[in-house]
Amino acid sequence: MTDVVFDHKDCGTCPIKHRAVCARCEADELAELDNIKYYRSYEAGQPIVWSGDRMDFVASVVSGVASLSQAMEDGRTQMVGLLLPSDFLGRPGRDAAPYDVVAVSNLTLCCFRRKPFEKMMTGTPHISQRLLEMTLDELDAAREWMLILGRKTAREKIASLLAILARRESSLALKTTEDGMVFELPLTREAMADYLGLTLETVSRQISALKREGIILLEGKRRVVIPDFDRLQMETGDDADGGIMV
Amino acid sequence: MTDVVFDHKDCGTCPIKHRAVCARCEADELAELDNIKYYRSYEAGQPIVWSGDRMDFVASVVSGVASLSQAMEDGRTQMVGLLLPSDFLGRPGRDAAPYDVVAVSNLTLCCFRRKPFEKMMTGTPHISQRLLEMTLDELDAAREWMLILGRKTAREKIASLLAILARRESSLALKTTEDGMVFELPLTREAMADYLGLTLETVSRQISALKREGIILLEGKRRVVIPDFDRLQMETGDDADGGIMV
DNA sequence: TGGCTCCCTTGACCCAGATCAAGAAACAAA
DNA sequence: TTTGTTTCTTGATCTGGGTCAAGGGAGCCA
Repeated sequence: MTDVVFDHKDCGTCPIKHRAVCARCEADELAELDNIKYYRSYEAGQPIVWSGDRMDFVASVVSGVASLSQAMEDGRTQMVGLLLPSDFLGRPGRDAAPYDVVAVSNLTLCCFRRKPFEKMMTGTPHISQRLLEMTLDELDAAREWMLILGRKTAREKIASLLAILARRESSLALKTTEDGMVFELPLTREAMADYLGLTLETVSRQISALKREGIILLEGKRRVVIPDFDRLQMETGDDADGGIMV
Repeated sequence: MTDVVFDHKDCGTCPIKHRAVCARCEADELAELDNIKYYRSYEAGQPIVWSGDRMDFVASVVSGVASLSQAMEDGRTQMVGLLLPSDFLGRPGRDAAPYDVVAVSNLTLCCFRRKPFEKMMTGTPHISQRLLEMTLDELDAAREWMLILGRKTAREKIASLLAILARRESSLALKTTEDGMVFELPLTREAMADYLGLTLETVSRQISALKREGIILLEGKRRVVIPDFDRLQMETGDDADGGIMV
């Protein structure tokens, strides 16, 4: 397991300090947060909370990927949130989790005890301002996702997901060589299907098709190379610069 | 046109004062808001802003219904937000609208000039706290909607939409007589199709089927009677008490 | 080194919902 | 009253993606 273990429990060297809920906090505010925080790691596939469970913390994703999903009794499942590093998990003021939360890959959370976090929020506009901003961004992402779910074809859905992942990775450590973008797919075919409202067979077929046509290359099952991002973008059905304008 | 014209420009008698962004404001804060607000009305079908337009205001829906939608170049359209009275329109800190906004029914907005509203937000936690809360609620609603779009059958989609509308109306002036719930459908078949990721023909067929089976009754095309809400709820595919737990 | 267990791929077939097409009903304007 | 116009309904047909089924490959551990 090639795992980057996050072992500096210190905000100063935290990899997500510029994008997380605490991004706007001053030194004294960080010190206060420090008193109520603890780190917790999960292995790929591990459940974090089940829908309906009591949740006594909120958290920032430090590294790895987590998913929020809703399940129907008959087993149909829809992913409704994909949390990448710096994303926020949980809702201040709510006792029970409304979704199943699962570690998709190996995952480290920076958890804050909920009650003190809530108390702190009322007195620390830097936190609630940042949280509002992040929540509005998530709402925009959810709305882009709704277009994907409601109106796009299977091929467009796959292309859109790959473009979203490539774009988000590219804001971190993405190799954008002359050979194109390269990134590691953090999701299984099944998780992609749950994200896109498809079956895993359809996901597999569409990925094969994109590969056959040279729009993507696969190194193994998970490493994706995108030789020409614009070409991929065209397959998403979105207009040129694609997606949401901010 | 049986229209309730909103003509009291006074917060004291405002019908949405308990649920809107301004719900937590004190008298002096309301007075300050009053300086930057104005009312504006639209007729059913009128566009409010197009995606990409500059938007110099944010607003609360006072009465009527508005929709946010995303369109693809080839004409496919997905509704991504349905704004009912007390809902908030616009995003502080953003210049251009990312969606098309349309008045679905006759509509009255309480608009705030954006720049002064933003300025005021930084100094008025009552506003930003309430906005955060509303945004988190909207995010939950968006996620419930994602399950509908991604995994439900056409029949379940229609039943879910009717249940959502009935539930939201019931928190306002809904007749819940012994004959069941009665409410006015604020959406055309086409708008329902855009909401649910279906075609209008499928919407029409499924509504006819629910009517044929006595799960709903129609008085005209738009007035819906739900004789047994639990029966409708069963058709949504959700578990008993249906939907999101808070 | 063989047999697990995941995860992924591919084929054959089928069906829910899309598409195409024709009208009916409601309402407004003339 | 007629004539549009918009909205809705229903029928006939087609098809994208689901379902069912079989097998392949990679990693693990006994």
